Amino acid sequence: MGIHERKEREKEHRREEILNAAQKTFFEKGLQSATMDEIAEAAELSKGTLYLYYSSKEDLYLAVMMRGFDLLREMMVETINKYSPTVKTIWELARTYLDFSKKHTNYFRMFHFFQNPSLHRQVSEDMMAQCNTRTGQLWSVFVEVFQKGIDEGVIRPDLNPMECAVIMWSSSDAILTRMDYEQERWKDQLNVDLTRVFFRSNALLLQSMLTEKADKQYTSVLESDSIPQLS
Amino acid sequence: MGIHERKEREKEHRREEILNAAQKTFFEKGLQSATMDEIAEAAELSKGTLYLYYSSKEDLYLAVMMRGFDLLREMMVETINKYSPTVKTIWELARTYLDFSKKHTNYFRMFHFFQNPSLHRQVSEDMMAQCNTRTGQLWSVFVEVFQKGIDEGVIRPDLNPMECAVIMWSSSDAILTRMDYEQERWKDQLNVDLTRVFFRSNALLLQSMLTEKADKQYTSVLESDSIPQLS
DNA sequence: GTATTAAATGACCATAAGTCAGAAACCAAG
DNA sequence: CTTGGTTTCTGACTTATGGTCATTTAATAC
Repeated sequence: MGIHERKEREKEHRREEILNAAQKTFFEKGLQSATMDEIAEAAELSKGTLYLYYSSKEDLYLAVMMRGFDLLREMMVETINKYSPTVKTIWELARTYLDFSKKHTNYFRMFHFFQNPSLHRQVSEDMMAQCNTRTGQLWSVFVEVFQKGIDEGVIRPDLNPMECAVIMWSSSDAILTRMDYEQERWKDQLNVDLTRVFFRSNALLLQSMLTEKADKQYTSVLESDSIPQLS
Repeated sequence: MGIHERKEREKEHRREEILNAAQKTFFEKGLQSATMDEIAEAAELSKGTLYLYYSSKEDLYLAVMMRGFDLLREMMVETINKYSPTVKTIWELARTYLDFSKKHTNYFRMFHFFQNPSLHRQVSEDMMAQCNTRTGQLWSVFVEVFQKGIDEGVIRPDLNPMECAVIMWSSSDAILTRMDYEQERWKDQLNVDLTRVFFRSNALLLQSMLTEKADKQYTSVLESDSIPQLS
């Protein structure tokens, strides 16, 4: 009597197919320009059916975006497993976010929709809760590294790991956003290389976060590792 | 023969009135929820007339937003005239942006619409150009202060003033945005005071930007000036 | 084979940005 | 004044699109 189970699987599969169609459409057109009719056509379903699986266009958008959260978290975990010591890990985590924003720009851009509640008019509470869970997981990964740094005595003990995470993340995110939309403008009109600025910003922040002991040890490494290569 | 001039004045006045009505409506409802019919009603004009003065709803939105740019620039200039030395000025400029985001939250939120091109579907080139002029003015004000700091030998000479400006501005903006939408959540759920994080972030960045000479001189001043008061 | 349940459909509705033919207001000249 | 022309304003209309729901189709159970 596996009929019920098979139906559940099929339902889940249908949900995925809709999500794939939505992703394709949103990636091509963006949230505003993509229409539910287009998504329905891409999914080879009628528009009404979409609403049996997702309660609004914005919910669908967030469902696609959550794939981005998962992907970024996986990349971050991989980075953490790959690098040591901790200061190097933090440095490489920032670079991972840079890589993510370059390789998965469409997901990266979606994140900013989530960040702005004035665009959430039709988002369901359920979807919102799921997104919050996902972002919580992402924060955890990042914060734990700072906690490790403090425990090891390389990050200043008077700093709060959560604060460190917010500071580095916010700074990185803002510069990457500018890079995404205005890289050429800044390069051509002002001769500012935003990629270089990104590393500079993280280097400045990290430098101030290190204990004196760690400062001696790592600052030169980080600077030689990245900044000059970009000049 | 001042008839032509009077008509010009009246036309400009009408433009202002429309802008006032739009501002009121956008502040109350936000870009998405505010409708052109509502704005028309607030302006005591028909919808068609609005389009004689502004070519789209989004153009109107940006026209309102530009008032915010001007206001922020005025506040920044005032801060520059009020404080010295230069390091203190930079510190107070960041605080000015904090004040602005608190007192003029509606304008502050509008800035993020401008930042995201995917929302600019109906923005006219002309309006876009005007906005770019305004942001250029804002950047100039900020960059010049860093240039002054370098000239005076308090900001590291190996840093580019434009880069410094982007770094501080991006970091501040990102944290203020988070504060705007999630202050309570971070306070209640994670016990993180984002206002404190804002000052911390700027202190860390500024500290790394200072020359050794200036570091000795100012770091303690800045920290004692602001951070502990927030604990 | 028939009844019951589940899934899918697409015509339809409501909303709202933007248009435009015509009305109203204004002005200059006779 | 009146007339004719010009400017300004209007609001019904068009178009686009997110979301709904009565109906149809398919699947399952008996």
